[in-house]
Amino acid sequence: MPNAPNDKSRQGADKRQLILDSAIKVFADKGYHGTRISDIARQAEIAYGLVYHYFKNKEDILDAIFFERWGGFIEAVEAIAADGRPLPARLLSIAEIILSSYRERSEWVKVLVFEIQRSQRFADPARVKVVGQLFTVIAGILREGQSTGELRGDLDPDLACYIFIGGLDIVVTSRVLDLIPVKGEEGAYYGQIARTVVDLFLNGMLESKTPGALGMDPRKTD
Amino acid sequence: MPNAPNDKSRQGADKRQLILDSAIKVFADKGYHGTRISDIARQAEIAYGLVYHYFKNKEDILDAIFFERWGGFIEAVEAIAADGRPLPARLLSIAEIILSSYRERSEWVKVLVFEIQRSQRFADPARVKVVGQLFTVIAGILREGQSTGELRGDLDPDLACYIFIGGLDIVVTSRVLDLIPVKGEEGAYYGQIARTVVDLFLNGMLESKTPGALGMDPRKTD
Amino acid sequence: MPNAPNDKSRQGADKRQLILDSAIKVFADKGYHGTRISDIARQAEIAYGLVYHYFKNKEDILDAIFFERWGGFIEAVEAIAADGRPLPARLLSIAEIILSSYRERSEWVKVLVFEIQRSQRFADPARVKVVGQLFTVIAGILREGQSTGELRGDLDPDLACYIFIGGLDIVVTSRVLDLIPVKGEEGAYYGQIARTVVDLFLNGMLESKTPGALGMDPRKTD
Amino acid sequence: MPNAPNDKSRQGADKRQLILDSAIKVFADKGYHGTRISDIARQAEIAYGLVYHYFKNKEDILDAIFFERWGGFIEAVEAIAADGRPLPARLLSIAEIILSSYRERSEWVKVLVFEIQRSQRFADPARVKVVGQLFTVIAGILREGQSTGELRGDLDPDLACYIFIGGLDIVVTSRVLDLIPVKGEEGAYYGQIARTVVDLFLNGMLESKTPGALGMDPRKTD
DNA sequence: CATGAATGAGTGTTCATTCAT
DNA sequence: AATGAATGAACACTCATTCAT
Repeated sequence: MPNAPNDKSRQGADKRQLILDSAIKVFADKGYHGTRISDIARQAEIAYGLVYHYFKNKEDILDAIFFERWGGFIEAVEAIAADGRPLPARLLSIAEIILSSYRERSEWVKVLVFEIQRSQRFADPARVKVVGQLFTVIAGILREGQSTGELRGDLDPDLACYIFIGGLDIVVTSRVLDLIPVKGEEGAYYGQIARTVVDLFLNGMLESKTPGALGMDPRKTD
Repeated sequence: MPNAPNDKSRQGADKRQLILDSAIKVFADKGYHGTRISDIARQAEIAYGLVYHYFKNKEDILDAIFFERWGGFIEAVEAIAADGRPLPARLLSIAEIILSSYRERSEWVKVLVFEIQRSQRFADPARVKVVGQLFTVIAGILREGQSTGELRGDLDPDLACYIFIGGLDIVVTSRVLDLIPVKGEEGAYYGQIARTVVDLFLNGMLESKTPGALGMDPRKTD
Repeated sequence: MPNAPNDKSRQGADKRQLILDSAIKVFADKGYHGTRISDIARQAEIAYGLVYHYFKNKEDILDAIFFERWGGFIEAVEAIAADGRPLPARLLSIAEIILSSYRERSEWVKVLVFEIQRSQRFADPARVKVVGQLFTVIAGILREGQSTGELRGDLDPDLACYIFIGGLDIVVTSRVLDLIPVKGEEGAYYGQIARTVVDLFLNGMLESKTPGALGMDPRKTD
Repeated sequence: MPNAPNDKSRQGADKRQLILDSAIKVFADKGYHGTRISDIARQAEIAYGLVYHYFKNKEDILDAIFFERWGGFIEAVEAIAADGRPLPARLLSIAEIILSSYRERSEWVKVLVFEIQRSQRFADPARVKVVGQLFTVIAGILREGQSTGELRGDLDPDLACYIFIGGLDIVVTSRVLDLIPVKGEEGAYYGQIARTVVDLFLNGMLESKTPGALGMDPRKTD
């Protein structure tokens, strides 16, 4: 039965995903350290020890959440970066995808934000490398804009991309923490935020500015 | 010794500070959850149980680090905000103080960044309120700039201040994670980053820009 | 093996009973506060943590000993109270069962006497209610005797039942403390004590009484 | 100043008593094991470490409560035993003094009942001997009654005295536990209980007895 | 006598991980 | 694959006792 999904193997994959989804829910709710394996098993409605058939240990679950889910996200960003549209439109799309991922998968973002990105374990080189892709993609867009003259060339694109992501990041974090109340309809509001961030960022980066407004010389640092 | 500080009362305060400093060191090194009370005691070279004379429990130590050390920082920021200098200079000073506090008290910032700000416990309303002061002060500066016409009035100052802080924040985080290699002398490099952030931010916020470069309407959202 | 008890469920119950029995032994030996969980585990020859699979915490073990073992005892007493024999015979049987339970399950009685009944925790309403059953049953017998005219009606049956139980209780306690040396064969001696208590309770100490009202010979025991 | 109490030494004795009284209060409230030295110090409004000037350790305090306070009690009982009045009157006085001591010094009795008498430590031979005095005195009265023919001679006086004390003891315990509600005025009620116990002890429960042998009216109390 | 800071051994409890079935 | 009983290392917290002042 080549067309029917192999029940057995399918079963296994499903169970694994089930555990992963359950873990995301519980991690988002209680935090990584506050979550017991038994909490995950109960949420997934499976037996205690079965978790250890699919994952080596607790940390392995967090790793899987990170590596397996981040991939899809970064692919989407890379597709946007390469879609040939004008630079502002691409940055806007990236801002929107970052913000909307919170809306659609807020629990995953919570885990990403609190338990992975913002924890010692984020310092793990493998993870740094994976997250670094996001920065690399965006810095690439900026470099491209600088080489075409669309963007001012006197700012370090690596620093600038940090600032772009940082602006979005803190907005997401603040939403997670409920620091920013949603004004109006949620989807529209996130679009508004994305436009604000990109507008602020781009106006700051546009070539037409008179440099030296601050009476200083923020030239590229290398 | 009439000029000596009251030995008894001083003693207690000193020990408490000693424990706090030691805890910051160990928390920064091993993380909150990875730190045992005995680690703190060993670092402070005091007896295990003495920690519990000065702090109710482990979490109480983290609380103390947050509340007692954040105060000094926020006061410095508020002083800058009210010093009457031109807006760009003030933002630059704030950027510098945020960045330099990492340089000078990197362990405290690490704990703040990883263990307090970036953890579930940050969701505690008392803490949110305290951290919110930083946002309030900076948003105040931005509003002031908008009312004098120095800054464009079409962006939400609350969102803008998030972006400003977010840009600095991720730079600090990246330094903590050693994602950004220091280029040149460290002090000078941080000054450079501060100027870059402020320049990018201010150019984006300056009134003289032609709005609508993105073909959208990023007006204030309420 | 269809006739064998369900291995799985049996297994759990057995372990639980094993822990309970071990706890009784160690509590009787070292007292509740002097007993470490590890002592119980060692006595039961099980792993330390397994205790916490079957009991919430240390106090929960004491609770279980009390509630689960008291039940069987009180049922036996209730059966005697309702067996239709003459009142003196029933009181004698109750006295005997109270005394013999010490002989047969002295460790349980020790724990009951020292760690449960005679401790602050005995003040717990749930426990008071359970122990109160013994008083209720005996007071019921006394009321019955008063209504048939067998017993004098001028004494409060509630108080009288306290005195009856109190007399037996202190004898048991004194045996636990080894204050009373056993005179002669142990089983016979307890029978003698039971008869003495019931005789004294029913006939009093005054000389004018006709001895032998119970149809037995409660002579001095040495 | 030979007549003035030595302030210094007086002070010391007072402080010791103060600690003892405070310990009784706290032990009665929280139990021996639940009481911290600091609780006693706080109750006495003295410094923490001062307790250790007057007592070797925590157990020493319990010992002192027992030995120093029991002495006065046993002396009172011995005085009654030897006051030459008729046997029933003496037993009644002893019953009253046992019951009234609860009324007047309920906290001490609580500690005696729960923490000293009813604990493993009561097994200490020194304590057994001291408590044994009470039994010895009462058994002596009973033997005296048997030799004068006032009391039936066929019951073991040692067992009988256990029963007498046991009856009173459980009433006191039940009052401590609030199992017996006070009916009517408290002082009068305890007198009633004392008479009931002594009457029952001397006359028994059987209907055939001539009531009023004690020259009192131990009728049901409600 | 008085103080309370300092000490550190002791122990209840949790929970990730293993394993027999 | 599935189960959940079994294991035991790890650690926060308590508190009796000591000691410097």
